[in-house]
Amino acid sequence: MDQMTPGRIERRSGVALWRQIADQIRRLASAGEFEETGKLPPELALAERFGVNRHTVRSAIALLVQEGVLRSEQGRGTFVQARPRLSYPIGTRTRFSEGLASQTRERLGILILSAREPAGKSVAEALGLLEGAPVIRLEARAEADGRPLLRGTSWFDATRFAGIDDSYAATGSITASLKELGIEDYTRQSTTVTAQLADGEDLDILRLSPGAVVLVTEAVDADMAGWPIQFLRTRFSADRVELRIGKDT
Amino acid sequence: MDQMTPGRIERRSGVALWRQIADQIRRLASAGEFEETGKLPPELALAERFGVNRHTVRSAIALLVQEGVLRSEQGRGTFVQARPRLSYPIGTRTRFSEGLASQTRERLGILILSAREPAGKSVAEALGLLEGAPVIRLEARAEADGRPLLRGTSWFDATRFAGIDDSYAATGSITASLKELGIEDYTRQSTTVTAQLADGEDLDILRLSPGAVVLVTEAVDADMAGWPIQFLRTRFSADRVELRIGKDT
DNA sequence: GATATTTATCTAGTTATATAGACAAATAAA
DNA sequence: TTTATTTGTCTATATAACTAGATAAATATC
Repeated sequence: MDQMTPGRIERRSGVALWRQIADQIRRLASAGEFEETGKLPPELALAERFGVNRHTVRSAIALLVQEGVLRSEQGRGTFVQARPRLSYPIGTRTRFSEGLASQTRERLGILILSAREPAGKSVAEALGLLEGAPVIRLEARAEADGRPLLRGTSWFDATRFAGIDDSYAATGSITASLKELGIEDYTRQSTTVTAQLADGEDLDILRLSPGAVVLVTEAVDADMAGWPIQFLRTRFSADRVELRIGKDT
Repeated sequence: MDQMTPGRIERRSGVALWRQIADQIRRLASAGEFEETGKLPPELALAERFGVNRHTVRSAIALLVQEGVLRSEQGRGTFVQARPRLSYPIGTRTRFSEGLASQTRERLGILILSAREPAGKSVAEALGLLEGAPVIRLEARAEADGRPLLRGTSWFDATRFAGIDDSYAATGSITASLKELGIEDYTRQSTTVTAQLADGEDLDILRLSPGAVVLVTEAVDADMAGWPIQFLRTRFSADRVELRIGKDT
């Protein structure tokens, strides 16, 4: 793992020391730092390494135990619960559900909400509609291994794709719903990736704690004639996924 | 901007309220929330909206003023300093320096460090070398508009590309240095994107404050024969950039 | 000029974070 | 069994973060 960043901690930064330490341990664990033994150094050693009191380290560990990242056993030590990052392909042939199926037992397309609304500025631009034109918005959540992985919002031209909300509710698949509406195939036009701190809704829906990071993608899918079909905004729990841009994914 | 997330704040989360509020205001501002007037609501209104004391809002604003995101004027209000996100293209023809040149006056390739070292596991795998084979590591920083934008670390086969460190120090360009070594053209093989909280080195080099988010890309470039040339890991200040994956960038 | 609005600066009191030390309880090692 | 190691729990104290209220200083509005 090249060189491990030494545990440096900033005081009076607005982020509690126990949280900074929790974030570091989470990162170190997912980078394989404790792979050999499978367990963390003892609390006193960690406290010394981070330059804080043992109780502060304990607060950090308590959070990670609650998150399921660690498991503490009195007298034995604190162990890492192995959970590798899922790799999520992004490319011209990406489907909402294809990417991860092979990596985990997942349940996709849990529909949270569907609504018909006037297109906002960014949505209208992406779909090639006039601002205010009717669009259908679908909000869905995907889980992997029983924990929320991402939440996705997609917008469709309500005129062209009337009924896609009902269809999606029934099938749980965008591809299947589009097929019912006569779209045999479609392709990704462009994708934009940003990263932010999780907002309030993210914390709720993805069951994260404040300070967590989300990867945000915005993408446009088009039919084979090049017409935009759907505008898709997906928010991934950054701890759990990586996005892979390959030559032919 | 669709529906604005209401300002929800988590108490005793390990993240100080003023920092949570600062993060939200930063996000709202970059999403164009205050575009009409160009200024924030008065401190008392914000305090009510977030359900905190006015002093807490003031702490948040103080940070953002220091970051250059806001500007306060006594008696007038607090104004948003417009700084749109830079768009960074990722694709098979991406160059380290091509992407942003048109968007800003930037100074690229500030070499921080060059070293010759044995290849670690991930580097060896990416470059198709044996673990422990000699590689050259270059660490560089890029700035835009006088502020650090990203830091990049690249690894090269030290046998094939001996002297690239000196060449890069002189030219400040990977492409130019490779040309000197007989590589006329190269192409991106794959890219992986993740996001994390900034670590200690990020805070230093990118001049961020704790709780900031970084976008991390790992990529492999190959020559026209398909042989890997360089393994590149780049850490972007997530507040300042978006990554764009297009059809032909 | 008078008034309302808004940011700047104080003081004081409360709650959350962090430190320090001691000892109990479970496990591992000698 | 004895000893060392490691996590769990308790008390006490200091520091940072937050709340509450008052007043000053600058700007905008009438």
